[in-house]
Amino acid sequence: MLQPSLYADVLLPLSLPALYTYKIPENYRKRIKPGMRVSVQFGPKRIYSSLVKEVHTRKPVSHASKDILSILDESPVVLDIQFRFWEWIASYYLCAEGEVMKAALPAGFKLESESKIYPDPDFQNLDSLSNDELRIFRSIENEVVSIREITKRKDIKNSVTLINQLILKKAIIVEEKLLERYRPKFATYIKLNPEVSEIELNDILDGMTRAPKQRDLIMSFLERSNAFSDSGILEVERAGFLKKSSGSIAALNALIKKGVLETYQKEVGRLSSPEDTQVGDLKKLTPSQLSSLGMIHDCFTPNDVALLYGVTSSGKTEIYMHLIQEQIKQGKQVLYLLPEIALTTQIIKRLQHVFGSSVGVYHSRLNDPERVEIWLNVLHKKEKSTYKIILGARSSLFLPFSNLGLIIVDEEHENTYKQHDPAPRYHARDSAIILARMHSAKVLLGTATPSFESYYNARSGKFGFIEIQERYEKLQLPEIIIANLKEAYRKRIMRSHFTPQLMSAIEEALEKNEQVLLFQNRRGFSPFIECDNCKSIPMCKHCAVSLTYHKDINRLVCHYCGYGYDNPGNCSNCGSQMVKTRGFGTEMIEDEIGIHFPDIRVARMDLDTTRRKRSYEKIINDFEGNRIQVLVGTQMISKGLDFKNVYLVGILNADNMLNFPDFRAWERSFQLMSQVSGRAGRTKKRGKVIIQTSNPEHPVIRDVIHNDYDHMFRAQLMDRKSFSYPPYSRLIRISLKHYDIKKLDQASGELAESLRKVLMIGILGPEAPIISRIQRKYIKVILIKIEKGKQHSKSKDRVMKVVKEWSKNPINRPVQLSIDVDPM
DNA sequence: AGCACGCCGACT
DNA sequence: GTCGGCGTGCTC
Repeated sequence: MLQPSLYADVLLPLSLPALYTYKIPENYRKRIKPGMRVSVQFGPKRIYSSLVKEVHTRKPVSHASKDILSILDESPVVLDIQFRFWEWIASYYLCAEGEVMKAALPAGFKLESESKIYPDPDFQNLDSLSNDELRIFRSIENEVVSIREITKRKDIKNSVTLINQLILKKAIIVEEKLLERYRPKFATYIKLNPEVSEIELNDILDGMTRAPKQRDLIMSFLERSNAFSDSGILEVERAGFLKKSSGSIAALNALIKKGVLETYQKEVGRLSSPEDTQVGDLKKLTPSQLSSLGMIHDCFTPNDVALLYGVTSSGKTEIYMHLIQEQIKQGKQVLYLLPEIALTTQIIKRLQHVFGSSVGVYHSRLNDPERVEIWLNVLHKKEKSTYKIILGARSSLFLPFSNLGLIIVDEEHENTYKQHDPAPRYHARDSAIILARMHSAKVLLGTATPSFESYYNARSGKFGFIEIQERYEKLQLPEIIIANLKEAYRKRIMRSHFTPQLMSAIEEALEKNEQVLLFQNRRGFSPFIECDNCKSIPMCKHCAVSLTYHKDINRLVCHYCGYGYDNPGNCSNCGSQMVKTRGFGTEMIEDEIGIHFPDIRVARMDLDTTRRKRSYEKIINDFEGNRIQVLVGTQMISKGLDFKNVYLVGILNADNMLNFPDFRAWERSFQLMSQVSGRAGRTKKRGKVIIQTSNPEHPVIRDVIHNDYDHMFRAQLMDRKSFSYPPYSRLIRISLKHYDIKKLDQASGELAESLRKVLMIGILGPEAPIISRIQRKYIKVILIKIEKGKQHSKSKDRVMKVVKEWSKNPINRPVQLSIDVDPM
């Protein structure tokens, strides 16, 4: 019986609103399944690897359908539950599902037009080919070529059609297993020659008086491998062994030549497995931790989400680990989310110490094969040990979990959980709650300084709420001292950017051999330079910002587009030599510490010093190992780091964060100052924090001193209510960009006007943002406030309708538009 | 997003 | 007359 043709609705990794339907060739009909990647031709030239969402028999009526070129997977790599999660993200954050797909799949899965073609060795009938077809056939006869390479060739027109013809005529083969680009990794191992007995070995060792290096090597090998013992033989990997035993490759090769040792190859994961496979026990919880754990359990009965609000050093991580343990015992998966920057070896080691190799780590610094490996591991595609716990940054939400029991969102207040650019502009905390609901899993939000939204939800009963006020081992919260900058400047007692209080506290700490953290939320040497003669300030050519002076490279740099030039040393406007630095950044503080304390070692941690792959870890290690006494940093130093010998933290200038023109500025300042303060005195002695400010009476400063989050919250909440900001409303920010300010004004004005017509109220703008021009494009922002209680999704539908209508107007077409739901 | 088609100006 | 500028619309 003739079976009906099969079709596949396919998701393309593009910003397109719909799915596309392709025909499934007969020979694929048995293999193809939703969740597999297939390569398809889309448009006249491009080939994409897309995802099958649905297989069906409904022949498209409005379009002819092209054939699927090839199937790229043996079995699905994306699960149904993930598709549903992607759909939610796309609809909530107003973006295309294809954009979510792009963000979700590891790059190793997203090959575009990279399918390789080569001649079919069985093909004989050259006469059946047209001239053009023959030309392509000839050009790939001696080498495997990607389809993209051929389509780029100018001398062949319609190459994709020709390639399709060649495929149909069975002249060429498309390389289907793109996965082969992912190669398993092998390592060399060493073992004893099985023909050498223990007695013989002893003889050999005795006879080795003239080869002490070889003798030592065997001895340490025997120790490492547990050979001749009853407790089971351990495998010994060559490179690691030689490094640890400080043996030479020459000695080893000599032993191999003598027939004592042998080498063999073994497939290994690319992902570093924990160094000590020795799995430790969970620490016993303190009574206060134990009662919190109990309270979390109690919360999880009525609520799916709980907020754990615990002061810094209250031992939240220990509680997490107990919760993780419980989930694992039930055979569930756990996702442990951290802000990118906090994914240090510190926390990884702690988890691996208890859970060993069942912990997987997923973050942006992994390369493509590593990500694919983790993805497949979570999918249970590897027979080897599978991860039960994923520790990762926001993108690990997209891993193919099938059985999540718990998601922990640590440092829940962090704004790095929100993806800024490109779409999908999702918030990992909020998305985690949706993902957990799909898995019927629970969510634990942990923080010492909750986000407004979460605290509000917890206080209003939407989330469970657990508070720990006691620090681990009864540590006291640090003493917070305010140093009045205004007064110190007036009295002329400042020493460069240090008040006498901060300076003497640093001196004191260094005398006691303690370490110091200094926080300044600005990188570079000075945020701008100014000519004393004509008052001109060098600005970026492409952006509406001043150029930041970087002394170490002696350049003026734009922090928004990277434009810059070497410091000319004089004013480019009037030629005067009287050019002064204005304001200060981390680099200047580092410099000044070096001048005041020439004998100590100072380091800096900011975007500039941590750009390279392992530099972040190096700085942390050097600081932990006391090879650095003073560490100057941006907010990078505020996140989840645990330094034992730090009792003094200095905040160089609290004012610039407090005065930032944003409705979240106070909330964020409180969080930052509390977080930075939490780095002081994490063991034994009480820590000290010195905050330099010109505004000692500022309400946020007072709340920081008393560590009174609730007070800050209540005061701010009134403001939020009267101006209808979150949590009393939801925001959608539409930004528009264009090179021509006039066109931008026109287009943005028109959009705002149509939005007002439809939504009536809650439209702000268009307004120029603080930085009104970036990379030569002017920017205008329209803010939409949707009041709580109103149908959020309906309002969003209306907004989208207006935006679509607006985009139809040819005048608006060149204006770039991006939509950010719940912007930060 | 990226490609082709199409309509206008500056050139062999 | 043609080459190529980029605005417009479509891709199963």
